Amino acid sequence: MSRLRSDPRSAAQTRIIAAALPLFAEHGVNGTSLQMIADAVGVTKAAIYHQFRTKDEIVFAAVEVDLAKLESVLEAAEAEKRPRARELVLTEVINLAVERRRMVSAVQHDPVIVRFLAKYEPFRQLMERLYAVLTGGETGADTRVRAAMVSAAIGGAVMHPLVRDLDDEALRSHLLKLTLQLLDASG
Amino acid sequence: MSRLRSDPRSAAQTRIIAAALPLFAEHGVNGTSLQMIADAVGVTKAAIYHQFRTKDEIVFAAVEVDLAKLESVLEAAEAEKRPRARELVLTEVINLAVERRRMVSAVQHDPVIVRFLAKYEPFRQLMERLYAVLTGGETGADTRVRAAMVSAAIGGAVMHPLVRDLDDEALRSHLLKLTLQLLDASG
DNA sequence: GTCTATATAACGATAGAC
DNA sequence: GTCTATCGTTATATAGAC
Repeated sequence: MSRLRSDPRSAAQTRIIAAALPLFAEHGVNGTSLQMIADAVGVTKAAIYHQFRTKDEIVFAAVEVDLAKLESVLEAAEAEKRPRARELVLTEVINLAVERRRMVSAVQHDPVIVRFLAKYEPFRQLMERLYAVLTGGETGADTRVRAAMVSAAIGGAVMHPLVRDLDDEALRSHLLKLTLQLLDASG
Repeated sequence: MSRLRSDPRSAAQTRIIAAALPLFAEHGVNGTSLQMIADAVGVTKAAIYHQFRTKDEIVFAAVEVDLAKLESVLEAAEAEKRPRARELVLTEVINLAVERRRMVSAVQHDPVIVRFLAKYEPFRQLMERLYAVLTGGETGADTRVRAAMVSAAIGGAVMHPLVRDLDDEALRSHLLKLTLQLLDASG
């Protein structure tokens, strides 16, 4: 099984990634120039290029940080028995999504990032594993639509205007209850 | 109440919009150059600028086409009684989303379009009306999370990899059943 | 309505000094 | 590790002929 990078980035690289992700979320990857990232970090473009050879590498590194967390969650869940695994993944994925409310949408929907997710094999495998846990291995149309809805609803709901005033704890508990209900209720 | 444009665009403008929207959906607005739009239409950039003064005007016109359909749906629904209104909106919004599978995601998530939705008053009002019908006027946290999930789930599920092989009719019926269930089930 | 040609600005990326 | 300066390319947008 292919795994994501586990050795940590340098402090300089980590600062760049931390500055870039919120910009990607607000303006999109294509709407975020290296000048904007450099300004946010407080250095010049050349200093950024000393840490990353291309803009794509910054995008890749930023996505990798969040997907590494997802990988940890999946590993923990896959060690559990069937019904418990799904509940564990749901709980932790919701925690992740709520905690990073502003960022999830970019990772899930930005065209540049979507391309990365589709082309780079370790990312693809990670998504496959997530879907496998969500569907519980079932392949029927009903089950797949439920899983697709849950997957979209979590990422989309956390930054929805309708829930902007909810604190993290309230959002977390409502989301968990409703996603479980959506997955389990008999149709 | 502010309304969207009702007079039709010229044939030339309509062709440009039809060519632009799929490009916006695949590459994002910022990832779609006027050269790409011109190539898709089969003319030069200058010909495009003869129809629209700026790129923003093309984006605006493209979004307006889809939101005008949403407005029609909302008008029909608002003329109905309470419980029926929500079911009607859900049915028609799902039809719209499934029918334009590839396009919805851009309209819902592209940063440039999101800015338009937030800044231009008639668009904002339209979204408010949609949310009002989905929540049925209730303002509790549970109701708002449900509505946010439904709103995100419909747009996100229609182009989810898990349901790529489902035909429109199957996707439609599953989505309708499950969204109604998500909104109505007692928690 | 469409073309060729071009102005102007910003982009990603590199060279070389400190 | 950060800077100034710059290269080559592409972006939005315009001018003016047909």
